[in-house]
Amino acid sequence: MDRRQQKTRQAIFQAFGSLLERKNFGDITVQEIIDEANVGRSTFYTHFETKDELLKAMCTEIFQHVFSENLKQESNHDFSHAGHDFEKEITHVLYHLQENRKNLRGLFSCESGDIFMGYLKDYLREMFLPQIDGLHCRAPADYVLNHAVCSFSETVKWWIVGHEQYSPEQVAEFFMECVSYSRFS
Amino acid sequence: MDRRQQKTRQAIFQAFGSLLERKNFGDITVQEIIDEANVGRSTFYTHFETKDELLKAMCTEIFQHVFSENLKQESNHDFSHAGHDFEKEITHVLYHLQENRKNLRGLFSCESGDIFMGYLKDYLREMFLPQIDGLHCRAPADYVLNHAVCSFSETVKWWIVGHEQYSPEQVAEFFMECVSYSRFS
DNA sequence: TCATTACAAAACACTTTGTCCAGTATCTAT
DNA sequence: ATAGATACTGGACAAAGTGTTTTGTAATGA
Repeated sequence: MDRRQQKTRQAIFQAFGSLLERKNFGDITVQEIIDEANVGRSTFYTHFETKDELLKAMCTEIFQHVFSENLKQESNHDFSHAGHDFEKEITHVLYHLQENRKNLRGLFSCESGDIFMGYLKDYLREMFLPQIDGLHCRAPADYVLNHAVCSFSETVKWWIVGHEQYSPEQVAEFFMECVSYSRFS
Repeated sequence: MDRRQQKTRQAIFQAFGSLLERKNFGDITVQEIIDEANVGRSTFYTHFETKDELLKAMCTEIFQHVFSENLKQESNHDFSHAGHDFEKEITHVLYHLQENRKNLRGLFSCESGDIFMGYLKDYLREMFLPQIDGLHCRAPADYVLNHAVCSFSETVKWWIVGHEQYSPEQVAEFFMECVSYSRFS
């Protein structure tokens, strides 16, 4: 890949991330992004079709970094005996997320949070599915999975945006204490 | 209040609600709203400062209807012995939400969901606070309250958008089964 | 070094926004 | 019923943003 492309792409990502810390996604204009990144208007549009595509690309890049190592590792684990390994797995994800917290804060707050959370949930769904599948309870599996995914993603948001004094281990413990399906058998 | 104002306000609300069923909040233009509502451009701006204010006003109106009766009733209850009354309270709210499901579907899906969820959470926070306050657990009350509010609001979303085959009682049961703080003592 | 590719800068038509005004219809109070 | 206040219409308006296109320049890789 051309070095020029890499440099431009990085500049746009960084400018966008910086802007996200200051203002809402919806209030950010393409003009502001290219001013901040110091690239031409047409250059932006050769890289990204729209502003939403830029956000999407940024989310993908972050999550690939956070979950790539993690998901590989997961496939080697056996979660059928539940409980403790699940907490470890969660802690592991929290550590990875913490590394990216600078960008995450911007992505969580404001409108973009919706889109960002959507992506986070997609990854979490994949991660939680095998864990939830074995449970038997009265609520439909569909619901329990959604509940787990939403509870955890909101936990991450709560942690990243304003409660970073807690360690990943503590947050994982808080989460496990509040959900009962971790002890369904 | 002038009947003309009421009529216009209602027309705009209805047009907006109708549009929300078809497309994202961000993709709806003021032009489309006033075309659908059949009111003049300047009329719109005398009623609502921006498109966001319209959404806000609509949310407020719906929630006042859903929670007004409910919150009054709550203050007469004693929740200190927990558990069952809480489930009843939740069921009650679900019934009220179900009545507004036509509008809610539009408000939940799409970008506006963020804003809408924000308002829903504000009301839920108020409702859950006395319930959560008496619990003692290792997680900070701050976290548990947030967890309850987010879990429940996401449950409502899951229900309204695509799982309306379940009754309010069933949904309340699903929720109570998945959260453990309902049994903290 | 030479063809290729990425970029800058500026101009472009187009859409949306929010404001403003003159004229018309509709309310409320007397 | 009438008068005065108030709400609406319709149109025009500047301002801002979008996405495309073009022409020329600079960097890249073979």
